[in-house]
This record gives sequence, structure tokens and C-alpha cells, in this order.
Amino acid sequence: MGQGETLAKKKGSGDENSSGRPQNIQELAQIAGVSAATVSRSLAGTGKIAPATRERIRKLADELGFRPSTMARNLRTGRTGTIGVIVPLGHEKTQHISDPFFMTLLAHIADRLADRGYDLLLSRVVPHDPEWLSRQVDSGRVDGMIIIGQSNQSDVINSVARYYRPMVVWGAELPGQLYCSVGSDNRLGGRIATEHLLSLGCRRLAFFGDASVPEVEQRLSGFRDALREASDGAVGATLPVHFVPERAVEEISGFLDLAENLDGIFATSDSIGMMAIQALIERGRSVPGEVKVIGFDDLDIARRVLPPLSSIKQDLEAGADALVDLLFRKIAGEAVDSVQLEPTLAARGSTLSD
Amino acid sequence: MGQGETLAKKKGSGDENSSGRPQNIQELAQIAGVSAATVSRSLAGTGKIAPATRERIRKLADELGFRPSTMARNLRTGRTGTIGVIVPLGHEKTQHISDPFFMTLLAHIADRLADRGYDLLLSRVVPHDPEWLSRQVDSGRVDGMIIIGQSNQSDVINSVARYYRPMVVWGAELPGQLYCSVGSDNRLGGRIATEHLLSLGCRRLAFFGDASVPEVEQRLSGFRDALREASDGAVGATLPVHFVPERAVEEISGFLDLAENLDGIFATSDSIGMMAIQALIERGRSVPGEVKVIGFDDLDIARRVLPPLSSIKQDLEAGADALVDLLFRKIAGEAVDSVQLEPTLAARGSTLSD
DNA sequence: TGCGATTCTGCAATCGATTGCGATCGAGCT
DNA sequence: AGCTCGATCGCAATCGATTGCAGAATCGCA
Repeated sequence: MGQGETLAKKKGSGDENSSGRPQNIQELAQIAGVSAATVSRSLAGTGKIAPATRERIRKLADELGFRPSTMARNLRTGRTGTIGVIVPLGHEKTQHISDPFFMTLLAHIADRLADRGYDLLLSRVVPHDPEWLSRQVDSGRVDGMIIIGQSNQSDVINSVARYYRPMVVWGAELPGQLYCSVGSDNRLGGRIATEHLLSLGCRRLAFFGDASVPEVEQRLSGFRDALREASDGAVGATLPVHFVPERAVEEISGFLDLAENLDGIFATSDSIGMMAIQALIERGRSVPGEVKVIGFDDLDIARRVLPPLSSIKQDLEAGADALVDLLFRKIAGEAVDSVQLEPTLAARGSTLSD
Repeated sequence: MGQGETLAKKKGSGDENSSGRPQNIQELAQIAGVSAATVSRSLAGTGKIAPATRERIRKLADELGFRPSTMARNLRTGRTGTIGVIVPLGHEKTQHISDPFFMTLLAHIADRLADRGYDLLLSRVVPHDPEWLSRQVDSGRVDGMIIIGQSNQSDVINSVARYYRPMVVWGAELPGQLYCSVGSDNRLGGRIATEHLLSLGCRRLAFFGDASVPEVEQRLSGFRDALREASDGAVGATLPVHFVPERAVEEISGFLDLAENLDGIFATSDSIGMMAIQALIERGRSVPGEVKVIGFDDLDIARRVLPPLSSIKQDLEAGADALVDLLFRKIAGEAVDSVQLEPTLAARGSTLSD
């Protein structure tokens, strides 16, 4: 008999079950006077079951508050009904998920998955070893995987993509990637932002962002493209601002003290843009009068600060939509392509004098 | 033989396994020339196993990229290594998880759980039926449950708390609750905010917030307490602003057009506070000159808008800490009490003239 | 009344890892 | 050499639900 009797629940005392709450399908079957198979089929609505029996079982289960173990079902069927979402924080060991960009995208993904009746298993990992992804993938707890941001882990993702299909990635589209990704056309976004500043008369620009992150690197390319094409004496500097707020503030302040006749800033995130504005105003330089500032992402907060922050809009809701849609099509076995979203300009008070 | 052969993975072709990647502990055992039991014990490090054997198995598993099925383990051991986090959105059917408050708290919780090696299963539910909670709890997929905000679902939570122990709730401490909760002293927070406005000379106040949410109701009590005690002719109105941004903006605008000589606003969240400021400025009323505004929560964004928003700080990091700590102590069988965090005043530019 | 055609149900194998208990084997001791 | 003892390892039951196949019950029609 039971060797595993030291394990598991045993919510009830010893006898049967104090509360009368059946712990498994077997007990419910016994109470109903049928076999476990019949209970299973009744509850799941599969197979041929007499309608009367099915209703009886269902009502009984309902009254007794019985719910079959999801895990046992998962083990048997091989499907879990949950999608893993993972945020590799490779480039900033101390960055938290609390970053507003992650949070926003994550929330939209959660909403989309909820629409489809799937749950979301969230893992925040700092990839100190190359196993971080395969560990999750092979754990067998998820039907698919969404990765938010390649960070500097494109290699690892590629190696897993070689054998694991149901996986999509938010981020830059990199040459030679084996996985399918969803992200903005960062280079175009960078160009639009820069051209916006140039068209407003800015000639001494700065790019704020850490180019070791693929997305940022692409935005920087756009920045450089636009500057090159302007060819009217406009110049641009680059300041590798980190994503961690504390360090960023420091870096920005130091830079602004030196760069005295700057007249335009392209920040690679709204957070950085807002920090830049604050630092400028603390130094008595007006925005957008003396310096114009544009951010990237166009999160909700961009609209709600004063002056409202101009930004390059990434439609994260559409992005989440695309990620989830692609993932489910992959799960269904379809072959799908990466998606690039078109970034758009949202010009506001931080660049427009009004 | 296999009746379930239509199910499950079968990553390999038909024969054995093309890639040589063992799919289960059995195959690995065969390759290693030992029994499944030995493999299990080697990998888990349990039981008495010859050190040589254990190392050999481990190395082999590593080389072959084998990882045991988490689900099978879970089924057998009855533990899952994941904590469920659930956000009941009872009072605002259309509100999304994307609310910055939820996301901030969620992120901190995720970080704390990650520290302990636990994963986080996120469910966003709109409680249209009273089963929303028990469905999650009884699914057997989690070792514990964190609920963010009772909303108007205190009854449901109570009824589940009667039989399910490992569960903690973020939110107001309500009389007669059977579960253990973590939250700010909202009444005190409301009082502090109001006294702050009063001390700055405000006499015609308004409270912005939907008092049908328990937390908000308590803040409103604090607001009223302070007003009553002031007893110097200060008056206060209440505007039930919803949490959904679109509706809130509309409601606030309409109110401000009528309430012309308002001089102080206590908003029950930072988002609402920011919307109030924006609406005021659009109407040419200066902040903090003519009207002073204070929010609640003190999220990151409060500090980063202009003028910086004064707020009542809820230490969400400490809150997440407490939630997770309490939960694990409950799981361990300890009896624990609810925790109330002390809210503090963060006075900034939206109330201080500087 | 009789026999095949349907419907329902039940049996038992199965998913993959864990673990109590017993079997095995070699070492150490008399 | 024979025997005891302990360290390892394997057998097989188990967690709980699912499902192919077969047996039982019911029905229809001649």
C-alpha cells in the first residue's frame, strides 16, 4: 500500500475526510457511485456520457467544491495552459522589473493571455549562467515562452530556438536570429526623433542611451543617419546613460554641466528623457526654449508630465497583441515571420514652443 | 502498450530519439545503465548514493541536456515552487493590470519571490462569479497565494480563507476578516495628507476618489477626521473619481469647472493627482499657487513630474517584503498577524511654494 | 422473442518522477 | 573460510487525471 503516505496533502484527519471534500477524482467517483473515468469525462465534457449522469456528477462536484488537480491533468495531457514570460537582465545586473517599460508591456501581455484563458508564469532572471533559458523551457511547466528583450543574450536564445519552437521575443530584429521577434523599427524611430529635432532648428544634439543594448544601438544608428544627411553643420554627441535611475541621474547631470550650448536631446527612453528635463530645469535651462527634449517609448507618463514629453511612440498594446498572436500560431505549428512595428512621432510640449 | 501514444511530446522521431536527448528519467537511466531511482536520487541529491555514481549521472545529464519534468515532480511531491498572484478587478471591470500601482507592487513581489527561488503565476481576473478565487486555489498549481487588493470581494476571500491557509492579501484591514493582510494605515494617511493641506492654509478642499474601494474609503475617513478637528471653517467636498483614466479626466474636468475657489485637492492616487494638476493648469489655475495638490502612493512618477507631486508614501517595497515574508511563514505553518505600514508625507512642489 | 446496433461505463495503462523497503555486494572481523 | 554489517542500488507503488478498448446495458426492428 501507500509508501508515499508521508507526502502530499491529507487535508482531512485520518478516517475519510472531515469536511467531506473529495481530494481526488477517485473519491468523487466513489461518492457518486461511478468510476473515475466517468467523472473525468463528465467534468471535462469529453467522450460519450449520458446527459443525466453528466449533470448529476457536475452538480455533485459543484456542491462538494471539488476541482480536479490541474497538475495531474497537465502531466497526462502534456499541456499546461500557461505561458512563461521571462525578462533577462543581462546588461544591468541591478535593474528591476519595476522599470515602467517592462511593466507596461508585461501588463498588456497579461491581459492578452487572460483573454485566451492562459496564465502567465513570470520569471525574472539575471543570466549569470547560460542555462537560464533552457532551464525554464525544459521544466515542462509552460506551453510557450515570451522573452522580453534579448539584452545581450541573443546567442543563448538562438541556441534554444534551435530545438524549442514555441518562443517569441520582444526586441530588436538582429541579423541571423533563429527566433521570431516583435519590435519597433528602432532605426527608423531614431531617425524620426532626430529629424524632428533638426526640423525645429536644433544643431547641437546629444543622444542619451547605452548602445550596448541592441535596441538602443539601432536607435543610435538612426540618429547618426539623420545627422549625416542633414549635412548642415549639425553635430551630435553620445552619452551612454544606464537604465538604473540612480546612476542615470548622476551621468546626465555631469554631462549637462559640461555641454553648455546643447540645444536638443534625444533620450532612448521616456524615463531618461524626464530625468534630462528635470536636470535641465534645475540648471535654469528652459525646455523647450533653450533645449528641446524627445524621449522614446511614449509611455503613459510621457503625456502626464509638465512639459509633456515628446516621444517616439511604440505601440506596446499592438506589440503585446502581436507577441501573443505569433506565439499561439507557433504553438499551432504555423511558420511565422518576425513583426516590425512602425514607430510614430508624438510631438508635445518638450519640443514644441506652442 | 501505449494508449496514450497520441499524446505528449515525442520530440524525437520514432525509433529512439534522434537528437539523443533523453525525454525522461527512464531513458537517462537506461543510457547510464542504472535505475530511474538512482538517477532521481543523484540529480536531487537525496538518499544515499555513491559519490562517484552521482557525479557520473550528473555529468551525463548535463551533457545530454536533460532536465527532469517539473510537473511530474510536483505531482508526486505535492509542492510546486510557485506562488500565485491574483488581481481581482471587481470595482472597475475595465481597469487593467497596467495600472502603475499594481505593476509596481507586482514587480517588487516578483523580485522578492525570485530571491527565494519561487516563480510567480499571475492571474488577472474579473470576478464575475464567486468561484474566481477557489478555482485558482484548488487548481493545485501553487504553494500559496497573494491577492492584490480586496476590491469588493472580501466575502469571497473570507470564505476561501476558511479552508485555505497559505494566502495573504494586500489592502485595507477590514473588521472581521479571516485572512491576514498587509497594507498602509489608510486612515492615518488620509489624515496626514489633509493636515498638510490645512497647515499650508488651504480651507476649501476636495477629495478625489471612489469610496466604494475599501482603501479609499479609509482615506476619506482620515480626510473627514482632519477636517472636523480643524474646526476653523475649512470645508471639504468629495468627488468619486474612477480609476480608469478616460473617465477620470472627464470627471475631474467637469468638477473643476464648477468648483471655482477650490484651494486644495487630496487625490487618492498619484495618477489622479497628476490628472488634477494637468486639468488645473489647462484652466489657467496655478499649482501650487492657487491650488495645492497632494496624491497618494508616492510612486516613482510622482517625483518625476513637474511640479513634483506631493504624496503620501506607501512603501511598496516594504509591503512586498512583508507580503512574501508572511506568506512563507504561513506556509511553514506559523500563525501570523496582519501588518500595517506607516504612511509618510512626501512634500514636494505641488504643495510647497519653494 | 431474438439478435445486431448503439450508447454508456468501466478497466487498466499511462504521463514522469519520487521514495520506502528489500536485495545485493563487498569489506572487515573472528 | 564463514559470517555479519553497512553502503548502494533497484523494485514497485504512488501522486491524480486521462483515454483506448472492451464489456454491459438498452433499444430497435423483424
